[in-house]
Amino acid sequence: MKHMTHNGVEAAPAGTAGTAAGVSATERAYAHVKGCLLDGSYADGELLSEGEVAAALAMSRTPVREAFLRLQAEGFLRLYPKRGAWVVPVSAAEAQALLEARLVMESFAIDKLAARGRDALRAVGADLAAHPAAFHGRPMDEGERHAADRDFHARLVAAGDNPLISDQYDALRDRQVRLTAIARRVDPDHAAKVGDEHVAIAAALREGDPERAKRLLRAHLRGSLLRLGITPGPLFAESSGAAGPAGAAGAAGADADADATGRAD
Amino acid sequence: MKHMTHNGVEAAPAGTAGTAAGVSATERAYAHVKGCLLDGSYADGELLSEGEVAAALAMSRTPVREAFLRLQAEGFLRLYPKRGAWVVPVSAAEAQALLEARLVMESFAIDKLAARGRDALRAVGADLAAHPAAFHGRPMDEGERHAADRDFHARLVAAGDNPLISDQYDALRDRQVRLTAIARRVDPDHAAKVGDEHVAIAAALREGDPERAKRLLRAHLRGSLLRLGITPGPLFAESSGAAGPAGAAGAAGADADADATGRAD
DNA sequence: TAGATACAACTTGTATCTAAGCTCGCCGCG
DNA sequence: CGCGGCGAGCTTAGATACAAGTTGTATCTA
Repeated sequence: MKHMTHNGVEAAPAGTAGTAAGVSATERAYAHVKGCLLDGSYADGELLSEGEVAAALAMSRTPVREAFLRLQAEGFLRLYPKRGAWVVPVSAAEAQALLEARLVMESFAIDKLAARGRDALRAVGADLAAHPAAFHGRPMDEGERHAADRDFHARLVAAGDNPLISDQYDALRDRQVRLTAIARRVDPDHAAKVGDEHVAIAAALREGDPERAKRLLRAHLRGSLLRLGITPGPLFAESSGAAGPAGAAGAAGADADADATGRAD
Repeated sequence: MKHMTHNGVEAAPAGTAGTAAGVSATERAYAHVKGCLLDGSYADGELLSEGEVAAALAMSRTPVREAFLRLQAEGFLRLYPKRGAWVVPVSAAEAQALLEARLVMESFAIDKLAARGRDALRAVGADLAAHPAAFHGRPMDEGERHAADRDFHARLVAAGDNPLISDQYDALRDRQVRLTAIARRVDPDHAAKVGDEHVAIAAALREGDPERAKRLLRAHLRGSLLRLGITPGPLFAESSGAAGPAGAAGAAGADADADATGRAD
């Protein structure tokens, strides 16, 4: 099967020119394969071979092998000895797990922020309120919007000030790209909705209300799942849920405003 | 510098015997280097070279290279181009981040369990109550006790039924081994204390009280930090904290029983 | 025709080789 | 005495060669 190359380098003579652009061959191989993985050029369950990819990129098998290894560590591939690299399929179950993990990590950031004091909360809230992903005046194209969305959430997680969690969060976001690339159902006013939700989350933080922020965040991620056509699990329940107020039983009725997200500005 | 080999294979002729025990050379290299990393044979900041390790294990540099790559992905090494593999130092800040991440993931498991219903909670509680790590009648040796402790927590996380989080949790535990191997301050009745805390957590789950379980878990991990001589951050605060009841202000005084851990059986 | 067997094609695993980058110490110069 | 050039010796990056394992298929037998 033939695939488009993913970084423009496209089969340079490579005899003596070798590492054309100064960027390492391993990096090029990684970027190419990951690109194909993310945009769906490599289908679920496909069996890749080092030699095939190496030939397509006009390099030896060594850098491709290293790229495969890295992608296996990231959960995109599974390497079967003497057989090939298997493209791990994405499933509804994985989407659920993915969004759950995101919910946990982003909620952590809010919690830690709250534990650091109201001022920290408000500062981050103000910062996020000014973020492009929380501003929907000017229309953005697909890629731009996606990057902004991703950055918004990355900043939120970064506010948790835990490099381990931030790193793991980044890895999760990469995997999610694969999901959304496959499900590709474009909701026309999806962008506006997401923007509103971002605004609401930032507002809750700025007002020093972490519990509301977490509730809104949960609703936001629930939306992502629904957009993928997947039924949200118990952790995404509208009322209480896990990261919610108290026990399972307890404060009810406080969830009604999860949808009545007061526009912030 | 000479290091002990970590898997008994120790410099087989390897000329024609090649893959001695059927296990791949890459696997052997990985196990050896990780072993040295975990038990402190490789010191913080040390600069390893592929060739050195390859020679010590009587294999070519290729498998060692792959092992290094994998260990970099796991956060143990950092590879500097044309210079060597740098042993990432462990720090108090990392310990804090590590335990924070553990708290988040284990709390997630409890939350999800709770969201699945009281029966699920009680079942896992009963399971954990019967776990070796929650039983302190028979004394265990160091290694045995450590394995039991690790398994106890792994089971708790597994109950969250999220493979992504479970995987990331495992990686964190590996890194923690490195920390504890270095700080090595053996508290004589530490084992008994940890056992009691495990019992208390299991009991809380069995009684269907996720909030108490989370509170006890937080105290448990706070203990780990203190044992490492590190001041617990805001998330490990005795009262409320983040994963706690409601907002920052709210139910107070409910934390007194965090120490009055009623013995389970 | 159904099943077992032998073979061919393809794959990865590992060793080895070449080229190039980085560091550091030596040496000459100001 | 301080400082910049320069080369030796280290390191990895990547290519290639070869050995060994796996699978699909053709063929042979009952």
